[in-house]
Amino acid sequence: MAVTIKDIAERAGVSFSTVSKALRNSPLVQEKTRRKILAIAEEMGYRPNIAARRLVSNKSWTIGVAWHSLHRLTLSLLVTRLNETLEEHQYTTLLSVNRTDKAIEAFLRLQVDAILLFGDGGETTLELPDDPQSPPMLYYGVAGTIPLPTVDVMRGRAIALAVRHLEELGHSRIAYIGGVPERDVLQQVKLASYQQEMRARDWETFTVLVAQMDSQEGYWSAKSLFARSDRPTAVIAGSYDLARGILRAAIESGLRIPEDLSVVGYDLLPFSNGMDQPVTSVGVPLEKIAQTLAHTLLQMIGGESLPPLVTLEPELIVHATTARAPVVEPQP
Amino acid sequence: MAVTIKDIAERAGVSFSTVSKALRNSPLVQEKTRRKILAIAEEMGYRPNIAARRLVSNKSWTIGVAWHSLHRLTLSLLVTRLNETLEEHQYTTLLSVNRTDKAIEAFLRLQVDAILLFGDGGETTLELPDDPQSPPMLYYGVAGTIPLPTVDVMRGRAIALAVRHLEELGHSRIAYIGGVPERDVLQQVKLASYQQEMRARDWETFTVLVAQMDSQEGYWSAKSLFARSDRPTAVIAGSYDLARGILRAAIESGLRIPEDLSVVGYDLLPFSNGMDQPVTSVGVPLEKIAQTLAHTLLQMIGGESLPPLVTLEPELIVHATTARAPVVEPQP
DNA sequence: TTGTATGCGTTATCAT
DNA sequence: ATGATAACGCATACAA
Repeated sequence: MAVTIKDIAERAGVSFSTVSKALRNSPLVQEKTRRKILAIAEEMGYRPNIAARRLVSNKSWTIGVAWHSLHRLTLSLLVTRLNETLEEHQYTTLLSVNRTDKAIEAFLRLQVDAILLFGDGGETTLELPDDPQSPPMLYYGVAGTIPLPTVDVMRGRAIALAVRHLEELGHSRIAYIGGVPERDVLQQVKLASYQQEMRARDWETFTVLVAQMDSQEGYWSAKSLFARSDRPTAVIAGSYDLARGILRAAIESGLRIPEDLSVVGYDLLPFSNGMDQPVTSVGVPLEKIAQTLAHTLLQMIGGESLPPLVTLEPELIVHATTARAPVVEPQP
Repeated sequence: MAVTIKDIAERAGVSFSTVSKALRNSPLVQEKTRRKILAIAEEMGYRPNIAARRLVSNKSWTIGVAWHSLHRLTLSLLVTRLNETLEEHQYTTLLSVNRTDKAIEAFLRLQVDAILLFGDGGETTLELPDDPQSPPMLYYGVAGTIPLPTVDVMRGRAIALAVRHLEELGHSRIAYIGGVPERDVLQQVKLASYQQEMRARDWETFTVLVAQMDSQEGYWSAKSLFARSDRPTAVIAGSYDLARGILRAAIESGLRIPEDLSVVGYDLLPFSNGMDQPVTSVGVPLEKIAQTLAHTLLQMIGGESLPPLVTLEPELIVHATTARAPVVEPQP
């Protein structure tokens, strides 16, 4: 059997309730006693039983993250940061890779203090438990998709930012390489924004949609794009990974970046992560997203009323992958 | 407050202990009563309180997976399958992305029924809690790295298989592109095997080490390799992702696969996953690994004695990326 | 077949 | 400042 506060109490010659107080740093216990108890607890390898603690306090200090779509770099970085932040607040983050509905079910049984749902395209058909006693849930995705408090990083505005940046540099032949919009609201939003911004300026659209948003796909789709005679002068990528692939394709095709081609990526990852060339990018800084998610979750747990929607304004970070549009030689 | 068995008991006009039995499908309760209780429980949205259940039964039906290195495709597929299998046995899989030691700590507090440790290079310096009452732990990595029951997929033998396969096809100029061996036992083993097999045959080694084992790196390293005048006729890749990049680099370089270059990958993923060209590969099928891990964990939970080491024999699956070595034109 | 009583490890509310 | 006691929700041995 595991070491309990009773075991410690016996060894320390005090009652178990004193031990409980000492362990929780209650002021109602003498400093001397406290130190002694702590020492014994340490020595015996005491580990608080979360089950018992939760049972009485109705709190588990645990937050569940439903994350069906593993293997996306950006999300894994986000999860890592989120975890770190919550850890600072004594919370443990648990992930479930089950289908979202099953993940929710599991977390409900575990009585986690809050649940975070990552949008991954499948959430449109999600049936939420209308359980009044369920812990607070937060959705990281597109506002209006499911009836839950939502953190939305305004993917559409980010793309608009990218277009405007390129416009200021004199580009008008701007392509977009991104994920297929079917079944995935997140991609839908980005694509729609691109199309709208281009149409508003009466510019031709160059759209390439990929099934998987990894660098591999970015590479191939960019290749095909560059092979066209009416090659665009700039490309907007729907994800960090896609941008990586596009960059490589450009170099392969003998295109100089940014002289011949400007590239704007999506997602603002911390620099330290990039062993590649830093890319001009739009989006909300990963750090900021993680902080917002963490704090919103903590607020919800604290029972504070909060707006049903938190929007984060995307930013533009300029690096050496964008420059003035190349001058077009007059066609004879 | 959440619905408890007492609430159900009241509504059903029975005692709460009868409810408990009914819910657990005990034969000690009349079919009629049982059905009635189940109906009421369903109607009231009853959800068993795991905390309480665990407290009394000392079982949480939960398995913790310590997985610090997210963002590796193969591992995320493995986790997904593992989760599915454990689910069939009523277990919930929880992931922690904390540093391995902190993850263990969290799982211990949660009183999970078992812990699975994924080797990710950092485990060599890991300090295990010498806690006699800790739940069983399993390590998926290289035998002998840490003093824990281990599932080892014999990465070295897999590489040896690859070399032998290529040898039979007449290759001798065989390159290896894989991860750096420092700080990562898994990569160490593969590299060492390659070097040993080559030396045993008195063949020259071509080794390219990459920091990240993704397709991006595979691409670049292969490019540099193919640019050499003494280009090898075959390449062994240390991971699935690397192989993808290598394939692309080959195509880019105008090399025909498999006529000009044979490629062998590592990791046996289910076909459905590959939207790319299927690659001749070595390794233990992902499905088999997942099954083994799941069953070993269940055995450990069941208290069954088990060998401290389970080894899985790698296989060779031949696809159209390997063929007889090209005939070398005699140099004048 | 059903109900009663007890205990799991912890926190919190009382006494002392 | 410390200790005794109840309560959290559930499972189970035992009584009815």
